[in-house]
Amino acid sequence: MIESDIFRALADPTRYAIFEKLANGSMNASALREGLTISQPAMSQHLAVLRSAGLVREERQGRFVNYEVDPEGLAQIARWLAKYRAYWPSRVDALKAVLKDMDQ
Amino acid sequence: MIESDIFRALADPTRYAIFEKLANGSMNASALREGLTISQPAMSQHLAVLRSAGLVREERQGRFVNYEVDPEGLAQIARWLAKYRAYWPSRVDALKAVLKDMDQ
DNA sequence: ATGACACATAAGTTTATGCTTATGTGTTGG
DNA sequence: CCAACACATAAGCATAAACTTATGTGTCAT
Repeated sequence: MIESDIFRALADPTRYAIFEKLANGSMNASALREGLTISQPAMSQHLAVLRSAGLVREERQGRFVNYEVDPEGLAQIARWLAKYRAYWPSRVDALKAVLKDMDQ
Repeated sequence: MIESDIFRALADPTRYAIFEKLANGSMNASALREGLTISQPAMSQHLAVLRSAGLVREERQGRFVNYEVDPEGLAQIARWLAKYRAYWPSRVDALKAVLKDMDQ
């Protein structure tokens, strides 16, 4: 697993959209297809990429597979981002507020 | 500019490595090539992608062009990440520490 | 001014990636 | 059991993206 893989997973607009959908609530693969013009195998392949990047995780429920956001993927990005805190200028006020919120 | 473009810029391992180099200090394009097996045009093209994603910025210095990390790109990622704070579980202790540090 | 240099852009080729159709695997209801 | 369903995997194709060589642009030193 190369470090840039997590970014590669989010680089495709369709996968990005899938992730955003899941961020609004867990869903099975079929439900995720609604609204997107995408075949069933394509969805399955996208989910596999997101899963192997640690961005989503699955939970089989009968013959359905429920997908949800995996916090570990987001944590990885947060850790990556934290490495560059030297570059966050105080003038980026919006960012400061965001970071404060992040720490809760 | 699609939202996933900033991730696409970091998805390529070579570009990722270039960004990491710049994070350790600004450098011109020639200096960036050292250590990487990459042609001069390839470097130029990678830098163009990183620049248009808002991750790096350039400053011409004579016949050299100095590149440095653009905080705005990182801020964009931070803002994106903040949208999903609902998914950061308190049990991710390492992350919590990191986030605390981020807020300084 | 002009040759050398640092970098950008153009054009074409190769490789990676996202798609499709076809088929396989596991689960459920009748 | 077995037919229908939900999803995964395989194989092949089409497009995109990263590379190459060749050339263009701007700057400096002499």
